[in-house]
Amino acid sequence: MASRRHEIVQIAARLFAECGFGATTIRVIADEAHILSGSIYHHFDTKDEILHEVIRDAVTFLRDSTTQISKSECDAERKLVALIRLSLDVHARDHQAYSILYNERRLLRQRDGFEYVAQAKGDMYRAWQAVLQDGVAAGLFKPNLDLFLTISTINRMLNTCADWFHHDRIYEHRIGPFSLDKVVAFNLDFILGAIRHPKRISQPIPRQDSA
Amino acid sequence: MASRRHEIVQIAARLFAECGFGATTIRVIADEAHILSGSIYHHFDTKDEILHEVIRDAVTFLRDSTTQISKSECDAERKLVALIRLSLDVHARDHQAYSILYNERRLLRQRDGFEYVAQAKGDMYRAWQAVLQDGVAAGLFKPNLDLFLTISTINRMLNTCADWFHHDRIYEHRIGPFSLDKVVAFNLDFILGAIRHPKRISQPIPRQDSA
DNA sequence: GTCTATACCTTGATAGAC
DNA sequence: GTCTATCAAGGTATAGAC
Repeated sequence: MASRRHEIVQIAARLFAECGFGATTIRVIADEAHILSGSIYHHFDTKDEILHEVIRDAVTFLRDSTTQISKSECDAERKLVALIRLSLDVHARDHQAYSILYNERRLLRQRDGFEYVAQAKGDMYRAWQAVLQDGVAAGLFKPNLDLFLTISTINRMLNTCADWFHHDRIYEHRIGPFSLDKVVAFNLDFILGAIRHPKRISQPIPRQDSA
Repeated sequence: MASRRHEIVQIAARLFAECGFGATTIRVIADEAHILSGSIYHHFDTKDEILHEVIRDAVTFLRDSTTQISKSECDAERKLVALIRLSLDVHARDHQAYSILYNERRLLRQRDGFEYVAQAKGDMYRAWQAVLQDGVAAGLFKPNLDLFLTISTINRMLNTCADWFHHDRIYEHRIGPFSLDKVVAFNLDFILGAIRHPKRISQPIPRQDSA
C-alpha cells in the first residue's frame, strides 16, 4: 500500500520544517524511517517529489478556504477575523507544511515544478485584497489604508507568529506557555487595532469564526 | 593590507544574504572575488570566521543604539518610535548583515562561537521591555498589553519588513516602488494603532527621531 | 520493499610550489 | 597572495541481488 510512502512523507515534513529543505538529507530521512538511503528511491523518484507530497494538500486547502471566506456573506470585518483565524489554525492543523511554505518561499518561487505554489499565493492575495477593499469602502477600516503594505505585513506577522508558536518556542526558555486561543486573541487585537477606522476602535471584536 | 580581506567579506555578505549561509559555497565566494577556492583560506581559517566578520559590527551597533534609546530622556512613545525607526534604518545601513542575523537565527542560536549574538538579542529584548513597561505605566499604551507577545510580534514585523524592502522586493512584480519613508510611516501607524491607549488613538504620532 | 554496493558530484579544508 | 593539486566527507541517485 501507500502507507509506507506516507510515513516517509511525515518524517520528511518534520525534518524539512525543523532543519530546512536544503539541510535535510535523504540519508537522514532514511535513517529515521529505519531503512537505507537507496530504499527511499523505491518510493520517490527525487527529493523534490517528497517536498511536493509534503506541501501540495496544504496549498490547496489554504487557497480554497481563503477564497471561500472572501466570498461568504458576512461583513468585511468578520471576513478579516476569519482569515486571521484561518492563518493561525492551518498551522495547528499541519504546522510543518505551512512552516515550510513560508520559510522556503524563495526556493518555491524559483524551482521548476512548483509554479502552483505561486499561483495559489496570487489567488490568496486577491482574496485578501477584496476583503480589505470592501472594509475600507464600508467605513469599517481606515480610509487611507495601503492595501499592499497592509496585506503583506499581516501575512508576514501571522506566518512568523505561527512558526514561532509551533516551532521556535522550543528554544525560548524565558517565557511561560501561551495557548493558541490567547495568541489568536492577541493577533486579532493587534491587527484590528492597527487597521480599524478610528471611530470604531472601541467596538467589540467579533470573535466567532464566520466560515 | 586587510583590504582584500574586507572585499571578500563584502562579497560573502551579499551571497549569505541572498542565498543563505548554508547554500553559499566557498567556491562561489572565491569565484566572485576572482580567486580560487583554496586562496580564501589564506585570509580566513574557516567559513564561520567569514560569517563572524560579516555580522559582528552589526550586532554591536544595533545593541548599543537600542540600549542608548531605552535610556534616553524622552517619553516611552518617543522611545518606541525611535526604536522602530532604528530597526528599519539599520537595514538601510547594512541590510545584508541584518538580514542574515534574522534569517539565520536558528543557526546563530546553536553554533559554537556565536553566543555573543544571543547575548546581544537578550540585551535588546530587555531594552524594549523597559520602554513598553514605562509606556504602559504612564498610560500611553494599552493597559493590558502582553509584553512578550508585543515585543516578539513587532520585532518579527520589522525584521521581515526590512528584509522584504531591501531584498524580496526584487521578485515582486505587481507593485510599484515604495520609499523607505513611506514604509517607516506605515509601520509607525500600524504599530502605534495596535498598542496605544484607546484614548490616545487620534493623537499625532511624533515623527522625529529622538536619539 | 529493502539491502548491498557504488557511481558521480560538490563540499570545506589542506600542502606546497611560485 | 594566488595557484595547482588534492583529500576526506557527505550529497543525490542508480543497479541489481534477495
